[in-house]
Amino acid sequence: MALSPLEVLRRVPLFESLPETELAHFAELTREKTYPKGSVILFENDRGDSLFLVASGQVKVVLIGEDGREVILSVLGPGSFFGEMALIDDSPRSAHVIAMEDSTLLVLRREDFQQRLRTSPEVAIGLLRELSRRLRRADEKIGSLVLLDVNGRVADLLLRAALEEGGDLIRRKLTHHTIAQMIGSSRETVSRTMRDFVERGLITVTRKDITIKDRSALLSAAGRS
Amino acid sequence: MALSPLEVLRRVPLFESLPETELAHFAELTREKTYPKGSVILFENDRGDSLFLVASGQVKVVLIGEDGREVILSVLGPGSFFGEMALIDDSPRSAHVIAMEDSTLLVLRREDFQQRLRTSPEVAIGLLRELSRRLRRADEKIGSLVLLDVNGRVADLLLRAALEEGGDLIRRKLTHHTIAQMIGSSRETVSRTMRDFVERGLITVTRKDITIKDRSALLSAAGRS
DNA sequence: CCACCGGCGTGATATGAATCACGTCATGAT
DNA sequence: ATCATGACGTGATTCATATCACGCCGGTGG
Repeated sequence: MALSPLEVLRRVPLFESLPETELAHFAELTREKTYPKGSVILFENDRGDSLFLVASGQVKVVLIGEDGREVILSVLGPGSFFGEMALIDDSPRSAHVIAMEDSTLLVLRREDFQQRLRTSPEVAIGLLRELSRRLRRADEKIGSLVLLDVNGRVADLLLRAALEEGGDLIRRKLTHHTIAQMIGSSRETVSRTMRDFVERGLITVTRKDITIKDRSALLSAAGRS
Repeated sequence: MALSPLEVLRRVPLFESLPETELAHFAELTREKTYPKGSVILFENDRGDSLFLVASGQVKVVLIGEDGREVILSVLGPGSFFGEMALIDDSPRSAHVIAMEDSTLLVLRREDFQQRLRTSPEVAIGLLRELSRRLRRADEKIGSLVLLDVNGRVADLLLRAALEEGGDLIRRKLTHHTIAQMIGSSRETVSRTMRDFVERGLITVTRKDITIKDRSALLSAAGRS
C-alpha cells in the first residue's frame, strides 16, 4: 500500500512525459504528509506556496458559505494534484481542501515546481491540458446548475461518475448528502430523486454500488440529447 | 479605429512578454475577420482548431439549454482571447461564442500557436496564468450559484463589474436580461432586485451607467465579509 | 451485545423565484 | 414624425425545492 514517492510520481499523468531520471530527481524534492479523514489540508484565503499530489486516499475541494453550507467543487483521488493555482499566479488559495479518507500527499515547494515549469515545456503543456480540462468541467457545471433541474443534475452526475469508472457501475462512496453538495441541492431532494430513478428502472442501487440501467433515459433527463 | 494586427497583439496581455520581433512574426500568421453583432463566431461541439483574439468589439461565451435558454459564461472584450481549449487538447468547442457588437477578431491557426507554445515558455506560462484565473472565476461562479440567492448574485456581479472598470462606476452595456443570463436568473427578478437596491440606496442607475453607492452593504448581500 | 451515529425515506409546510401577462418609455430606422 | 423594437416595471400566480420533523436501519466501536 505504501508506495514510494517515485512510484507515486510515475502514476501522475501530469508527469508521464518526463524521463525516469527527471522523475527521480523530482521525487527528491518531495515531502510526504498524511492527513486523517476529515482534516483540513488547506484553507481558502491562506497564502500557500505548495503543490500537492494525492498519493493515496481522497480529498474534496470545497467552498463554504456564510451559513456553513458546503459546495463540493471536485473530488480528487490518487494521481491528481491540487494547489497549482497558487503557484502560477500567487493569489491566495481559492478553496478549502479536506481529506475525505485518510490520505497521504506529496508536497512540492513552489520554487522547485516553477523551475520545472520553465525548463520543460512538456510539463507546462501537461498542466495546460489539465487546467483546460478542469475549466471545461467547471463551465459544464455552471451550465448544469443554471439549465437543469435537480433531476437533471443528479442524472448528469451519475452519468459522469459512471463514465469515470469506465462502465455502468459506480462503486460508491457517494452518499446522498455528498451528491447534494456536488450539485447544489439538499439531501432530501436527492434521496427522493434517486428513489424515483430506481422506481422508473433507470438505475439500481445496492448497499455498495449504483448501476446505470437506462443510460439514454438518464441522458435525456440530463438534457443532453 | 482600425488597428493593425501587430498593434492588436501588443495589447494582448498574453503576449506582453514577447519581444517586438516575435510579435511581428506572429502578426504575419494572423488572419483578420469581422463579425456583425449577433453573429455566431463558433458553435459548441464544432471541431475547431483556431485561437481567436478580440481586436475590437465584444463577444459572449454561452451555453444554450434544450429549451433555448442561454447562460453567459463570460463576456470578452479587446485584448482577450478564446478558443484556446481546442488547441490544448483537441476536443470540440465547449460553448458557443457570439458577437455582442460588431467585432473584429484575429484568427490564429493551431499549428502556429502550438509552435510558440513549445518554444517560448513565457507564452505557456502566460497562458497558464490566464487559464488559472478563468478557473478561479468559474469556481467562484459555481459557489455563488449554489450559496447565494438572487440578491446576492446580483450584488456580486455588480461589484465585480465595477472592479473591472476600476472604480464604483459601471458604464453599462449591461441590460437586465444580460445580467439575468450571467447569474442564472430571470429578467423580471433582476429588475425587481435592482429596483430594490436603488430604493435602499446601495446603487444609483441612470440611462448610461450604474454607480455603486454602498459597497459594504453590497458585499454583505453577496455573502462576502 | 448494546448503543450510538451516520445514512437514508418520507410526509408536511414554507418560500424564493420563475413564469405569465400586461403596460410604459426611449431609441433608432424609414 | 411615426412606428417598431428592445429595455424596463410590476402585479398575480404557480412551482420546484428547501426546510423541518420525524422514524428506521445497519454497521462500528466500546
